[in-house]
Amino acid sequence: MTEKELGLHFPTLEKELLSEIAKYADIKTVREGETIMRTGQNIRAAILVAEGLIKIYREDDEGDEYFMYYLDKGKACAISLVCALGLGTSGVMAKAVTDATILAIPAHYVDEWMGKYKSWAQFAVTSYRERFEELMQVIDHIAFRNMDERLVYYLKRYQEKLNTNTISTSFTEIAQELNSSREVISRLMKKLSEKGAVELMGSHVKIIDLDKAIS
Amino acid sequence: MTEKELGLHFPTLEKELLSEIAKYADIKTVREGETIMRTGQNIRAAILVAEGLIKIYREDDEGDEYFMYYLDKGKACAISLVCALGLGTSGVMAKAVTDATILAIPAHYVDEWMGKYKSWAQFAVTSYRERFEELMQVIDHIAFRNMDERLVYYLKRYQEKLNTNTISTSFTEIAQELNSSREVISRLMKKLSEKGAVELMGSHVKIIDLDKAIS
DNA sequence: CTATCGGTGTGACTTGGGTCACGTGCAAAA
DNA sequence: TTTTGCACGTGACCCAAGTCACACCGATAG
Repeated sequence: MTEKELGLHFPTLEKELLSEIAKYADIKTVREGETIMRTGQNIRAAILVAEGLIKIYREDDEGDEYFMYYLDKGKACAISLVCALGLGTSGVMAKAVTDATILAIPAHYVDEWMGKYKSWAQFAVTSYRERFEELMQVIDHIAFRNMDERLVYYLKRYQEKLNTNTISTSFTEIAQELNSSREVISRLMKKLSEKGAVELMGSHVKIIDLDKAIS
Repeated sequence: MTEKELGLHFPTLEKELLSEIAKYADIKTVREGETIMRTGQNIRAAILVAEGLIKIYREDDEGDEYFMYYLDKGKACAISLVCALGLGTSGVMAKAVTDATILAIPAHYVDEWMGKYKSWAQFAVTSYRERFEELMQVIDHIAFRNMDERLVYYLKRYQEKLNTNTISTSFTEIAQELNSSREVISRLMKKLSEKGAVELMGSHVKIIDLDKAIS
């Protein structure tokens, strides 16, 4: 990947940094559905997303999972950034939602650039804040809201990040990501369609207007 | 506060940095129960805890709250660190659990030191990671566990951080922090005492052995 | 001494949502 | 065409937990 291309994805980073990234980053392409990082895995590189969409979710020992957030192009995995610096292990799973190309920055450079490039430090901190903020939103939803609102929140993020009104994820999978059950999602979707927020088209769901779901 | 004293609380920071902190940090003492930061407040300084214990919790518009974690001496509020760098607003509430002394580092220095002192950058990153990790634990508990386990987790952290086996917080307050209700906590506490994990002494609770709560 | 107030204990009831047991529809494989 | 396998729909049921109502207890104020 050229410095120019990188600049398009990461506009805040300075020229010299981009060329270092171009030189030292390990570029990987991953297929839709491929797992990029798993819980407990050792991290020795920071992950930046150049193209595509990655989802980050939490998985516990019994296989229950909970969706946390998406990373799209131009974003970095905050966890990998910080783990790369501190030599930790991942606490989350990362999976490609679409085909994607990612940059793996060896820990050494993650560290070196912190002092060397202002824009890198800024980028890291911003990544951190955004993810932190999002994580707190997630907590709000699990702690304070019922499944119906959580489902709407899920759909909203899906719509935004995948930039589509068509949900092609199966109810079974949505249920998993919200740590609920298929039947519950099915019932709630029906309610949403009755309110005119979505339209159920058998194999997939079409989002009409999620704001209609309020009440 | 002298450089020597600071060194005791923040052993990983280098000498020169400590003396800068001593010079530029705004030292505040806060009383037990005092609110240090509120949701939506603008942050223009990073908060380090030199002495005492601070609790960080999330509060939504309807006044519901959810406890996230404690910060004790030698720790920094990751949110303030990151907000100070990025000029953001707080997404959380911070309240003193005991009398405490805190250091407010003006945003300018937070930023400057990132490039200047390796130990500062390290300290910041470590703060992030620890808080992030803790936040994910919280998500695990709300998403995957029932109230009884969440209560035990709450008590465990209380015991550890306040370094005591005596819970002097009222059930009403515990209920609030777990976004539950007093009655529920009361019933669960009874169960815990039946299992021999705690002993109910009217006005307060004595922790015997929280591991007995398992099952 | 009594009133008041904050905190706790407890039974009765309600409800969100998880589980079970089926049934349907559709698409790819045989 | 038939079979096999998913994914979805739905009613019946159950349980954790939230809510309501009310009683009790100890401390402090008057």
